[in-house]
Amino acid sequence: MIHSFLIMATIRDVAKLAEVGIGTVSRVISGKGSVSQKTLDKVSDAMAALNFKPNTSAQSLSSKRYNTIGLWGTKSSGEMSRATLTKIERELQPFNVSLITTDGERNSPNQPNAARESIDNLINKGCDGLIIWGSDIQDYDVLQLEKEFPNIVLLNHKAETLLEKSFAFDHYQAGYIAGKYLVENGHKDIAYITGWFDTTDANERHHGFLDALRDYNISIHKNLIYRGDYTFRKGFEGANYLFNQEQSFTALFCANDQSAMSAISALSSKGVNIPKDISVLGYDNMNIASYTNPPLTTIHVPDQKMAVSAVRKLINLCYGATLEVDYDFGVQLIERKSVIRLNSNQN
Amino acid sequence: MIHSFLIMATIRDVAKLAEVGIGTVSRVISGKGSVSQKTLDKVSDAMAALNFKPNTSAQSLSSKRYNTIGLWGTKSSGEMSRATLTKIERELQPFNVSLITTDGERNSPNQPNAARESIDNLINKGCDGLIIWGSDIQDYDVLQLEKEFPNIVLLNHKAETLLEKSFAFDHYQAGYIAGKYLVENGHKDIAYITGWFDTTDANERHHGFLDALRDYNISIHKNLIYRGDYTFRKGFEGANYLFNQEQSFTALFCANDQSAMSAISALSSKGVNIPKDISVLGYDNMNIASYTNPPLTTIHVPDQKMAVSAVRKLINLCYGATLEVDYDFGVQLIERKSVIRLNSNQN
DNA sequence: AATTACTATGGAACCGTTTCCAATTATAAA
DNA sequence: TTTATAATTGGAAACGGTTCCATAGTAATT
Repeated sequence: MIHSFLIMATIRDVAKLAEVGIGTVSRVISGKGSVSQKTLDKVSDAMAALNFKPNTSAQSLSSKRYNTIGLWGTKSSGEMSRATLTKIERELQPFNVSLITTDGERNSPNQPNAARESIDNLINKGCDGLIIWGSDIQDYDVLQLEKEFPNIVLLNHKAETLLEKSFAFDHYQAGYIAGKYLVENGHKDIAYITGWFDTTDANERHHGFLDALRDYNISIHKNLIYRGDYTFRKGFEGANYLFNQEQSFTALFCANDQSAMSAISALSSKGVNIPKDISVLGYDNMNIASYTNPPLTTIHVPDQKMAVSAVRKLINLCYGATLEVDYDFGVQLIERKSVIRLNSNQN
Repeated sequence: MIHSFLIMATIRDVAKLAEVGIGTVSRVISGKGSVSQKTLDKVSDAMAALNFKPNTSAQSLSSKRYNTIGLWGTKSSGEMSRATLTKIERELQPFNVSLITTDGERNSPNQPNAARESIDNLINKGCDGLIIWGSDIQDYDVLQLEKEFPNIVLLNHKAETLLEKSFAFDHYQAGYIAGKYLVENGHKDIAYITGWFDTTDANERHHGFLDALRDYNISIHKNLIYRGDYTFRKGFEGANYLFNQEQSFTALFCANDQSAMSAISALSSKGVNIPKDISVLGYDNMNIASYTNPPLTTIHVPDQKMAVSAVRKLINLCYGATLEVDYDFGVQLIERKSVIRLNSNQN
C-alpha cells in the first residue's frame, strides 16, 4: 500500500489501465449511467490497484456540487454547543458532506452590509447550502439572500414569509411559562437575572416573562432585576448583588442555566437554602442541570432537535433527499428540585 | 448590487471588461507578479463591477492549495470543547483557511486500517494539513502517515520521534501532583472516581495518581475506587456508591471536573459538607469550576493553549508562516475551596 | 543611438473531473 | 433475417482558475 499524496492517480490513469474511456470511469465513480458488469469489474480493479481517489476540487469545479454546507453565525448568536455541532455533523455524514463553520460579522453603522458580505464569503468558499444561525441578520437581508441563493435554512430565527425554512423555539411563550410557573407556585417577590439583550431570543424571553408577571398582577421591584450576560460570572455576581438588596425575594429567575447554577452556588455559600429559602428557575436544560444541588428546575430548549431538523431540511433542499423534518418544538418546563411551592401548607 | 450565485463572473469576463489578459487578472487576484498601477485600477474596477469572486475549486485544482485544514479525532478522543474549536478557527481566519472536522474511525480487529483510511478520506477531501487529535492511532501509523503527508500535527498525543509536531500535556505528572497534593494535605483515606480508560491520557493520569499514593505509602481501598466515565451521571452515581461503602474517606479525587461537580452535588445533598467532611479534587479546570459551591480545587489542563500552538505549527508547516509556537505546558494545580488541609489545628 | 535590464502583459496549456453527444453493440420484436 | 430499441461506450468540450514563456514596453547605461 505504498502511495504518495503528491502523485495521485487520475481518472485517465485508471482508464488506461482498465482499457476503457474516461467517461466510463466517471460513470463507475458516480454510479450513474449504465456500465456492464464486466467493465465495472475491470475499472474497480484498476482503481484499487492505483489507489485512485477522485479529486474533489475537480469534481466540484465541473459539477458545481461541493458536498459542503456552511454554518453561519456570529459571536452573539450564542454558543452553539459542541454536542449540537456533532449532531449536525452526524446528519451530514451519510451524505458525505462536510461542514464549514465561520464567525460571521453582523451589520453595524459603519458596515451596513457586513452580515451579507460575510455570508457571501462563506458561499464563495463553495457551499451547497447554508444554515443561518441566530437572529443576527435582518429579515430583509434574509429574504433577499433566499432569492439569490435558495438553499438556506434558519436556525433559531423565524422569518414569517419563510416558515418552511425556519426552525425556531418560541422564547416568548417559554418566558411566559417561566413567569407563570413561579407565580402559580405562590411566589410574589421575584428576582431576575437577565441575559444579554442582543438577540431577538433574549428579548422575546424577557418580554414573555415580564408579561406573565404583569398578567398576574405581580410587579417586580427594579432593584431585583440584575442585568446579566449568560456567564457563570454574572450569575454569581448577580446573585450576590440581589442578596444584598433590602428587598427580599422568594424566587429567582435566571435567563439561562449557567447563571442559575452559579447563582445557586453564590446563594448557598451565603447560607441560604435552595429551594427552601429561595427558589431558582433556570432556562436551557443543560446536561448538568440534573446534577446540581439541588437539581435544577428549568425550561427545556430543544437545541439539538431544532438543529437536526434544520440540517435535514437543508439536505432535502440541496440534494433532493426526502428526510423527515419536524417543525414542532413545544415549550417544556422540567420540574426538578430547585423551585418549591410556597405556603404548601395552605394547599 | 444585483447578482446571482448561479451566474458568476469569471476571470475571463473580468479580463474582457478591463481590456487586459487573463494572466493579468490572475496577477491582481493573487497580488503576485508585477502589475502597473493603471492596470491594477482598471482590473479592480472591473472586478467590483462584475462582483467577481474567484472560484475556490478552480483555484485549488490548479494550484493544489486548498485553504483548508482537517481536524481528525474519534469519539473517544474526548470532547473537544466548543471554545477550543473556536480558538482554532480564530487562528486560521487571518490566513483565510477553513476547518473541516470529522468523526474518525479507530482501528479494530475487523478493521485494522480504519484509522488510516478515515484519515486518508479526510485528506482526499482537500486539506493542506491535518490536526491529529488524541491518541486513538498507533505511533506506527502516525510515523508512516507523516512520511507520506508531512503536514500534520499531533494534539494531545506525543510521538517521541516527532516531538516538533507533538503538543501534549503530561497527564502522568498531573495525576502524580494530584495524588501528592491530597497526601501532603494530610489525607490518608482517599476515594477515587476514575475516568474511562480508552485513551493514553486516561491511563497516564491514572498511573500518575496511583504512583503518587504509593510513593507516600498510602494505599487506596479497593471499595473506594469507582470506575466512572467522565459524565455527570457517573460522578453522581459514583459519589453515592462511595458514600455507601463502610470504608470512610476524607478526600475524593475525580478524573475530571464534570464528575467532581456532580459528586459534590450528590454528597452535599446527603448532608456532607464539602470540604469540611470530604475534600474533592477535580481535573480539567472548566470555566464553571470557579463558580461551584464550594469553588473547585482542580488541575488546570491548558487545552486551548495546546490547541493554539498546534494550529500555529501547522500553519507554519503548510503555508510557510513563522508563527510563534509553544511546547511548554506545565502542570498547574488551582487551589480553590474544595480541598481542605486535614488536622489544620496541628499546624 | 544602441544596448542592457527590468517591468508589464497576453494567452496557451494544464489541473482532474463531469457532461453530453455520437457511435457501437446487444437485445427484443417483427 | 431485418428492424427497432435499449444498453454501453469513448472522448471532446467545458468548468475557472494558475503557471509559464514569449513578447512588448520603459528606463537606465554606455
